[in-house]
Amino acid sequence: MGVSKSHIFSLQQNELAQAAKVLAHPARIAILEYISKQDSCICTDLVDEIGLAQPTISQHLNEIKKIGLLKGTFEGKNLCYCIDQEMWSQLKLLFNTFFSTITKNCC
Amino acid sequence: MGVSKSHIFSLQQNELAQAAKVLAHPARIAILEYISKQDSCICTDLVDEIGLAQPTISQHLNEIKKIGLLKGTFEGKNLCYCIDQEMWSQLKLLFNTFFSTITKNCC
DNA sequence: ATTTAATATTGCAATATTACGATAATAATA
DNA sequence: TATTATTATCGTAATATTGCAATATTAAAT
Repeated sequence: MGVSKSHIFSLQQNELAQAAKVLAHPARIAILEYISKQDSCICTDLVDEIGLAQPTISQHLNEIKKIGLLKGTFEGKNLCYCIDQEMWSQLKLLFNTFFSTITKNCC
Repeated sequence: MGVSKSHIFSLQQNELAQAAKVLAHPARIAILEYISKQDSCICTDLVDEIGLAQPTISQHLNEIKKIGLLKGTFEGKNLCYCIDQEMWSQLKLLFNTFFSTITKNCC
């Protein structure tokens, strides 16, 4: 089949997996790091900086936008993409909680 | 084409993306949580617990193993999969560092 | 209103991922 | 050694992801 059976998992498990998926590509990591460094950016900067074609960067940006990690103006010239701090903190907490729940050992 | 151009990214960016990829499926989140709860496990428990076919669980376990997140005995009856605490801490730090580097705002 | 610069969308090809049935391999037990 | 229980591998199908060329859209500037 090839479809993830998300319905058999909890909301929390799906949310964390979905967030991880956004981070599961080095281009998107690089994009987030670059936006962070610049405080804001336009897409062409990213194309020059990262070395992927403009449509590809646009697609990656869209993946990041879809989970609400970017805010700002998204149309026309002189875009201002910024990281949504609230969502960022939420994700940080989500991952941190997950990493903290697993603490025991057996072997 | 469809191949990730990992060579244009830094080692750190690729490592984080690779780690995120392992967490980018709810079944693997569920597996890690379950192993954590049990301290140890055998694959059949996971098949019953999670509701995916045994070969599918085996594949997911293999993805987790590949980045060194599991240790223990992996052959024969009465397996003992455990989370590698050292690697776990390393990943926790990796994600935490990433989430901490991005702190500024613009809009 | 045209031009220009920047981003988005479409369409397509290549590869990766997810899932499972069938089967093989492994190791303990009878 | 044959059986049994458990996990791994193979083969295959369906879907998802990655990437880019071509094109469309958008909004500012001329």
